[in-house]
Amino acid sequence: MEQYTVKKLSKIAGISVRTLHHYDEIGLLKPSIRTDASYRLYGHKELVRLQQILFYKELDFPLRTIQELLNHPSFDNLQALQNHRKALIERKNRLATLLKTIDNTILTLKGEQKMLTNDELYAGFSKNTAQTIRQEAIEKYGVETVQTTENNLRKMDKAQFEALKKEGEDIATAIAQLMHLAPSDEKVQEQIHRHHLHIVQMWGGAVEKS
Amino acid sequence: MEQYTVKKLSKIAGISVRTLHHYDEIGLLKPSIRTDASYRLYGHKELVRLQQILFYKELDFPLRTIQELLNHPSFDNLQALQNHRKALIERKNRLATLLKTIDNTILTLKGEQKMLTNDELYAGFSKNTAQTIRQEAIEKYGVETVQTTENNLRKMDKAQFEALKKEGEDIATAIAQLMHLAPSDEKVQEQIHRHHLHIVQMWGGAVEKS
DNA sequence: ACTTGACTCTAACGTAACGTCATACCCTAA
DNA sequence: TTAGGGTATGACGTTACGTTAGAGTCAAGT
Repeated sequence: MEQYTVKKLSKIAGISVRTLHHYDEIGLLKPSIRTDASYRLYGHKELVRLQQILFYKELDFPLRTIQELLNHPSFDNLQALQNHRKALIERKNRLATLLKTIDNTILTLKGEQKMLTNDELYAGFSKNTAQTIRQEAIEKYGVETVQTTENNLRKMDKAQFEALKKEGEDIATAIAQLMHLAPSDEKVQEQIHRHHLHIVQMWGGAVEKS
Repeated sequence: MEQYTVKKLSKIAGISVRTLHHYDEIGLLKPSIRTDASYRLYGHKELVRLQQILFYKELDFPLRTIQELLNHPSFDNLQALQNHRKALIERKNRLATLLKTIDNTILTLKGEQKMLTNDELYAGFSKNTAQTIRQEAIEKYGVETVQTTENNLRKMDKAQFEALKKEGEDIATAIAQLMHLAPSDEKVQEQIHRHHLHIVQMWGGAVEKS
């Protein structure tokens, strides 16, 4: 029978000894044995329970809820998960709002002058997703990069811009179609190769122009 | 000269009286006057400062940081904003991971195999363009091929479908972002290569499943 | 057997930003 | 004057531990 001291278990689980003490205190995870010197010893069963605890913890469940979940397996944990999912989504939305606000503030602070409105710049995409795309681009590459790129795009003449935009749309459409083509078809590979070439060519051109 | 009692100010700002007490305690926002009976009275200046406090608070800045920002306007608040932005993005990414995990768990718990309607099948695309895409696919590859493909997609379990759909969305998004990245950046080539791989892998998996 | 060094124990304060009593004073209108 | 607010100062509660602090325990080397 395996026995784990607090330190061993803490290392296995990647948590602190204090955390184990805490879990013991609140009755979330008690050691299977206490030695004469009051040392905590955990067995395999406790290790498994700890894994479950950490799983729910990863999902940001409060410890009390975890306790209830583990003590009442009959309780509707599916429902609990779904409820929790809602909360997470709300947080996510809030975060998105915060990011927008902060980015706008940064932009304002920098006092950038726009030649084209962003609406025009993103005209190729449905209005509702344009901001999302831009926002995600900002998150990935940073505000400056996106701004720089936007300015570069603005410098191109209109014909080029239109061509570029159309290419983008075509590719998007083609990919969508790929999703339906799929199985048992070498056309797929063919399409992929074509898209690959298209993209390379397209951006090769853009690079030259910058 | 306007004077605001704690309650008045709290209503204006939409916070609690206790919060004002707290801000006073920690020296974040002190009343301009204390009456003989120790009543707190705030003036216009304090109201403005409170607005600023709440602004940064909305952005999830800790109060101490807000204090430093407001006490040292010379301090680089642009830098502070950008730093904070990073933190927010990390949180957001973490949330995204949590959501994926929880969704997978839910799907596992449900263990359900669902028949999907065409609407769901095309859920990744704006409703008005879904039919267009399908129609174009039919024109290019024929009715049978498209229907067969659709049926193959229907046979997949929901989790797989979701993953597949998300991949498609990611790719589309990435391409859109490429449009902004563009010039003088080898990230472009890198991305293209990644997308290429993604697509191949995605459809390789789908093929095996059919 | 003795000494170390590593490990463990309990107790208790600290953290962030207030919420929530509890107790008591202040103010104004009828 | 009295009632019905408004206000003030404590001070404990909250979440999930981190962080000393003081003291006992265990295994290994001498």
